Amino acid sequence: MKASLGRRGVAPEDVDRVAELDVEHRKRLADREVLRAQVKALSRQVGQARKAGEGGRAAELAEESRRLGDEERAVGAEADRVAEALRQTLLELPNLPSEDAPDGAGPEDNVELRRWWPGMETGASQPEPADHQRVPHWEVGERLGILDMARGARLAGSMFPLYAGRGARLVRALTSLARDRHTDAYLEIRPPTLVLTETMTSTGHLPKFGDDAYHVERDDLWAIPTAEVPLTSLRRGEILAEEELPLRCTAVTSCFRREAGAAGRDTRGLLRVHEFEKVELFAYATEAQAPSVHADILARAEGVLQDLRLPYRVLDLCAGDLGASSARTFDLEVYSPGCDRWLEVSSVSWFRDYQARRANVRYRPDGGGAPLLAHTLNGSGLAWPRVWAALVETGRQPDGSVLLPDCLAPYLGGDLRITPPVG
RNA sequence: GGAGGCGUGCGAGAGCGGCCGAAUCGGCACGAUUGGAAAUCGUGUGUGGGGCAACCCACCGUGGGUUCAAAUCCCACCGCCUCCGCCA
Repeated sequence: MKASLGRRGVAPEDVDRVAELDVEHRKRLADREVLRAQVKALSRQVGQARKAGEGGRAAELAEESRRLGDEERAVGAEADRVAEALRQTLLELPNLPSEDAPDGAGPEDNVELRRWWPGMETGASQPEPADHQRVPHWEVGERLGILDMARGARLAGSMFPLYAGRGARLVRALTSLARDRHTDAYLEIRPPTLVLTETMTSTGHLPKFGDDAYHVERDDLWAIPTAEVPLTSLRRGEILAEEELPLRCTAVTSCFRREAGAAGRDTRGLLRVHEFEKVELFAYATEAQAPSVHADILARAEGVLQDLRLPYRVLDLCAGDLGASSARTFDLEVYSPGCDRWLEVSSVSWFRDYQARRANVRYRPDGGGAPLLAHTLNGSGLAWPRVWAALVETGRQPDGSVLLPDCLAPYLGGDLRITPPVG
């Protein structure tokens, strides 16, 4: 375990500390239980003695019990203190990376598994963007009147985008497209966007990453950074039947991220924003089902990009770059010709039982027996701002208009061309 | 936001401060009965932790308190229901 966590940079002493706290906690609990059992036994005797009319003996026993009770409370308080320290240490410990996740310390060590581009099946080579596509989306968007970052900033500050006209409709169209693609197997959910601290803790977003999230202090609610948060808690505290698994659902929500200290060169236009819409695919599964569910989510996310005719690549995240809760993650990055960069639009992760343990989601095996922790998996399918950016840049024509892919026609009233506003 | 009621096991639903981890009915599982089924009868039927066997401990919305002893009394919070107010 130390070796496994070491792959992602956790110091061995941190693991030792957990073991020490655990041993101490167990010892105190055992001590407490013995005292507790004595108090209970004595209390019973007090009742009997009193009923038998032996008032003196009852008083004696009560006195003895009181003394043990005080002792028990002291030991118990100590046990609680250790338990809390253990809980905090454990909550901040990241998940064990999967054996299959590549070694590495950071993003530079991620492994590119494959690339896709339109026409690849028929042998075409990766397309070289034309000059008219080499215009960043914030310029294209502004000229066409479909993206207004300045007015968005006026309303909410920088990095809160405002889409207008056909730009706004494009976001809606993308959401509809994804919904239609995924609801064959995934139950559509519209969860709350503000959630309890407990809900944020279940996914591993709290306590460690509280600074990344918006917190409504007055009501102690958190704005979700992803629909993964409410979906993971959908069945919190429940024991599912194995036959219900895999339990798959999808949700489209706004996602909020403070991105503290992120302002700068990498944040222009839609590259990084505080609020965005994202379609999430989520599943509870058994350990045996997890790999195929993981593959399904990845295939669905890729399928959307392929429908949209956008070149992308698939990254296998190395142990050092995995999110804290994840055991294995594939990132999908779409190519942005206007920025000449690969932009992350989906992260497809397998959390094993790390989140289910926090959320206390279990299932009863088919043959009966003790409940087992479920596995959770999720992936974006997809996050729209960067897809929007890639679509607008990739589809830009020599005349400055933007031509969108055919799959969106049903959602755009059949009009796939966005032209500059007249006048 | 105001007033009142309620929160117990898979469901319904009892529960006097000690004999309640919890009656009873239903559901479910197994067994008996049957040619098979229904009906009937019997047995079993929560979760977590410790020893990992007998057994012990915790959990009756959550958290505190009173008590020798709390599902049972007190306080706070949360949730649900009803009525009122407000609003889309």
